[in-house]
Order: sequence, then C-alpha cells, then structure tokens
Amino acid sequence: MPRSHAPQEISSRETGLRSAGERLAAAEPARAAEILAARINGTIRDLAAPVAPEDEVAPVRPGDPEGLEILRHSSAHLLAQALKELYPGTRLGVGPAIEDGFYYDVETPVPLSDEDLPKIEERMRAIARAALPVRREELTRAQAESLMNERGETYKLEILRELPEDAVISVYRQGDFVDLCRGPHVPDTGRLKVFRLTKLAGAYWRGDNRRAMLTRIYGTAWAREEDLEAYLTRLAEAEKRDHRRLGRLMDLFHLQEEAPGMVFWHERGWVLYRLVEDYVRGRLSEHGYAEVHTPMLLDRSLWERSGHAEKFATQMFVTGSENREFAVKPMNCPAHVQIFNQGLRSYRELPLRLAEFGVCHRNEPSGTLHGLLRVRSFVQDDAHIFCTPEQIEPEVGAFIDLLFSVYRDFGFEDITIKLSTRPEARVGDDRLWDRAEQALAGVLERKGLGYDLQPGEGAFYGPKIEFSLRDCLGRVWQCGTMQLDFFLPARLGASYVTEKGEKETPVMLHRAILGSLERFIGVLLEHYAGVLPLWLAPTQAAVLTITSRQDAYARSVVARLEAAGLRTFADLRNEKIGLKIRERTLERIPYLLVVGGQEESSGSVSVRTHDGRNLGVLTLDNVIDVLTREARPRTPQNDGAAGGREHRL
RNA sequence: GCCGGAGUAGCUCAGCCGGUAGAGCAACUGAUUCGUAAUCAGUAGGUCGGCAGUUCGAGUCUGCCCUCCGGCACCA
Repeated sequence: MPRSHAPQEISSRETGLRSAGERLAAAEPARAAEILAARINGTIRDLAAPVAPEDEVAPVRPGDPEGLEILRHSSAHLLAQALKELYPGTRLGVGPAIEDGFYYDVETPVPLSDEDLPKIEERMRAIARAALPVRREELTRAQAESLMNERGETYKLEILRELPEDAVISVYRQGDFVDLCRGPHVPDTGRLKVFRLTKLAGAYWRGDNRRAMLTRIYGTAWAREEDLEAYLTRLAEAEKRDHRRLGRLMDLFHLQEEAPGMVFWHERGWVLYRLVEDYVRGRLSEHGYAEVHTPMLLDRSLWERSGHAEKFATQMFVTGSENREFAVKPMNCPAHVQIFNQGLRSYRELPLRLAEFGVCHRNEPSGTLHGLLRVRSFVQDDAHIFCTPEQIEPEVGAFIDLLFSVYRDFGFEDITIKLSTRPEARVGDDRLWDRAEQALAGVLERKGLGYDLQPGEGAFYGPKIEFSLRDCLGRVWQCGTMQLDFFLPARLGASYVTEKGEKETPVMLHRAILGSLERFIGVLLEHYAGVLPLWLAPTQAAVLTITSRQDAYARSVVARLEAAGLRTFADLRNEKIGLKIRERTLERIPYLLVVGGQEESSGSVSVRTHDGRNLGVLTLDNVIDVLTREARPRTPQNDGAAGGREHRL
C-alpha cells in the first residue's frame, strides 16, 4: 500500500479511526493498489478519509464511472501543476472532469500554442512518475483566502468569495502544488497513467464574454490504455461521418469563401433537400396546417413594430432602395401576423396554423459557422399557430406527437428536451406565465417525456420547449422548438372576435420540428454516415454494365425503374465492374444493379446492396416491387386514413 | 465576435536555414469489353487564400484582411 495512504491532516490517529483506504486494503490486500477512492455510506471520499467501525465502505476503482471521474479530475490537477511549474505566474481558473476527459482554464504569462502541449504533457508524466501523495486539507475561509492570496490565485479567490457561508473549504496538495478543490482525488499522482492532452482553446472566465479570456487546455484520461485507443478510434470514426466530408464525397453541396454560411446545393443534395421538405409538407398538411409564402425583404418599419430592429439588429442583413431601408427576414413570424391581420378573424377560425418554408437570413457571428449545422441562410419547417389560451395545451400536445412521429420516421430516437421558463425581464402578467409554463410542463409529463428544466432561460415573450439531436461528435444541436408568444400578436395588432363579440389578442405558438432543413440534413447525414434510408437516398439504384454490349439493356432498365418512380441512372463507362462497384459504393448508393449478358438474356438484374450483400439475380418486376416498397417513407400515419385538415377556412 | 491552429493541383497531403513547386488519387488521351470495393500506359494541370512590406530573390520572414478547423460566448 502506497505510503500516501497514511492519513495526515484529517488524522485517524487522533480520532482513533482507521482511514477508508486502510480498511479497504485490509479487506482485499491483493487489489488494494488499484483502489482510487472510497464510497463511505454512499458518498465518494478520499482514501485518507476516516471511517468509523459502523460505516459502510466500498472501493472505487478506475473502471467505475466515479473512479474514472476522479482520474480525470486528478488529471486536471496534474495539468495545472505542470503549468505552474513550466510557466511560473500562471493563474488557475477552473479544472473539472468532463465527458471523456478534463480541462483546465488558466491564465499564463506567455501565450500557449499547440506546440507547447507535448512539453506540458511530458512534465505531467514526470510528476505522475514521482507518485506525489495527494493530500486534502480543510481550512477556514480566512486561511484559504490568505493561501490563495499569497499564491496570486485571483480567480480562485473569486470562487472562494462566492462559496456559501456554511461551505466546507478544502484544498488539495501534491508536492508544492496546491489547489482550492472539493475533491475527491486519487491518493497519489502515480495513479495517473493513461492520459493525453488533446487541444487548446480560449474560454471566457465564468463563461462571460465581457470578462477575461483564459486558455483552456483539454485532455482525455482513461482507466486503461486500450480505452484510450478505443476513444481515439471513436474520434477517427466520427471524422468519417462528418457531414462536410460526406457532402463532398456524395456530391451533395459545397460552401465557399464568397458566401460564408450559405450553402450551394448540388443536384443530388437538392434532391435530398426536396425529399425532406416534401415529406414535412405532407405531414403538416395532414395535421391541419395551411402553407403560405411571404416576402424575404420587409421595410424597416415593420421590424421596428415587431421589436426585431431593437432586439435582433446585429443579426439582420439590411439593404435599401430609393431611400427606403429593408431588412432580409431572419424569421417568418412578423409576416405571418400580417396574413393573420388581413380581414376580421373569428374565434371560429382558431387555431389557425400557418406554415412556411421561407428562406431566412441571420448574420451569425463568424466564429459560429459550421458546415450545414450553423449557417447564415436557411429554411425552417416553420409554422405559427394562432390560438386562444385554452387551445395552447391541445396544440402543444398535438405538436409533440407530430414531432416524435416525424423524428421516428427519420430514424432518430435520441432526443433531448429542455423546458425554458420565465426570465427576469419579460412581458405579460404572471398568471399568463403560470398557465403557459404549466401547460408545457404538463404536456411533457403526461406524455412521460423526461426533460431538463432551464429556469429563466425562456424568451422574454414566453416559455419554450426545445428538442435537440446529436451530431457525430456528440455535440447537441437544437432542431425542434415550441415557443409560446404573448407579445408579438399584440405588438403587431392581431386580434380575433370572441364568441361574445369582443376583440381578443390571440396567443401565437412558434414551432418547428426539423428546425432548419440545412441543420437537420447535416445531422441526418452524420446519423446515417451518409447511408440514407432508401426513401431519402438521392440515387436509389445504379445500373452497372459489365460491357458496352449491355448499354441498351441498361438504359431500358433505367427507364423501367424511373417509370416506377425510382431515382436511378446507368453507369455505362468503359470500366471494370469492380471499379464501378467501388465508386458507387463510396457514393453511398443503396442498390447496385449489375447487368451482363446473362441478365440481359433473362430480363433480370444482379442485385448488390450497399453493405456488400449479393441478393442474386432477380427479375426486373421483382426488383421494382422490392425497391418501391422499401422506398416508401416509414409513416404509420400515411396509410390513407389521414383526413387531417381541420381548420375551417 | 474572442482564443488557438490552418489555407500549396479537383481531393488528400509533402515542400529543410529564403534560391523560382512535388507525390498519390481524380481529370484528359490511348489501349483494354472485363462478373461484384481500384486494368495498364501516356499527357496536362498551380497568381502557393488576398493585399502590402522586408530582401538581389518570398510558398517560406513581417503586417493587415478573408475563409476554414477546434473551442468559448451567442444561437435554429
């Protein structure tokens, strides 16, 4: 057992108690060396923590989730110590364990770059090899402050000052290094073996862009070497799914300097885009939405009335003509209110659901642009529902059902939900907010959907639910949304006549399922690694000839497939079948139909799937039957029963 | 926008201490008519992201700008 296990500051000698480490080591001497920490009556503590005879103590090992987290957190300390040694004067921010690793935010006297990482990592390994004991000390606030003050840790002092009155204040020491930290940590730095520094980034102190930008160093740490290897392999695999790479490979779209954040859709990509759009168009129509289309440019005065000129100004592209100022629409809602405002509306017309696939532009900060996932020009599957307060709940419920059914059709199951409630600055009285928040939460709960509550994160005009999907690197992107709006309709003068003949302002629900089509298609591509389900594949089947003698037959096959509504073409190049298969496979074409002399004479094709299965020689009728059946979108609602358009216009 | 990195042929990338640009694949031409993931040979292809500057000389050094990549903040 490493000598570091002998408890020091929190002395078991004084209390007459043994340390958790000692007890665990005694219980299982053979495996003592791998124990990182102890679970004492359910709480994870250092091995040096004292235990009473009646305490329940269980070991925490590197393979446990809690053990891994400790490894990562201690690795962050190791990083900080290396930085303090290499760059005296370095100030520490925060250094937590995160998914797959850890980071530390620091302020260094000299700027760091990627090239410094190997040197820092080397120092970390040296400190780890020294197997320095890691010791916890509990201090009074005054002691902690003077310690941090004397070490010039201004950021730590700030954290210290904000700790609650009754907080236990602890520091951890290893060698000359000391860090304000709650712990727990590994018993000695020798436990830290499998780690690697990965990247360098800037990060605002406390996540506040008005404050200093610190240097964030990211690392990854694991229990075993093979876990690290697996992690690196996972990253490499993720890179292969990158939608930007697939977009080029599959000839779907491109981006170029002259149009940052705006997509050039190529023929195949646009086929996919239209398939997605038409699918949603169909679903919305089933569910009683009316599609409209409104101008892309609107006079500044409208944006002033809507409040966008004030709230959204920096994100709007503007242009002018004959002394008039126009803004390119960043969203469709004000225009939809204009449609609502034509003529006198009756409560009988509500809920009125107006949908639009309108092109919107937002001047996003340059640093945020990211392939299809964050663009400046995009189309949302946008709609606004004008309704009465009583209709909020059923509308939200119907929307969520529709959303999940759409996500299911596209093959998404991993969906995260966030509910954002009233912010400090808001419009509308609290009774309305109570009702709206309860309606949203109630619908989610009744449907048994788990969600993260984000208090205070709602829009100033209403609470919202956000639905997010993940990209290949696990980054979460918001797609669907349901936002209640008590503000805009009134602001733009929308009203309807109630049953009693009085004028009332409608509630407006902003909602989207896919969010932007661009983003959704990006996530979709990564989700399937480009191997799209047949109904979405831009090209569903390619007809590959063995020799030029089959050219005419191949053309006739294409004609038959096209007549059956399939997307296909013939590859008549004078190339070997192996090359054609390779290239068309890399393009992610789901079915390859090989035709040679035998198939021609029997009116058939030899069918090969994208994943390399050879289905053998099938007749053309058979193939058309199989493919057209598979090419139908997966929509249980689509079986003809949909009678949906409910609005009474 | 901020921090760090990068931008060389269509793609992936090499190019040392400053001396006038290179590979593989793709393209093109020719040959090959071939049975389930790369047929062979030849040819051509570059304002080295842009603009200034230093220098006898800049892909290489300096400055400014643009774009992209990874984060942060923001956000569909």
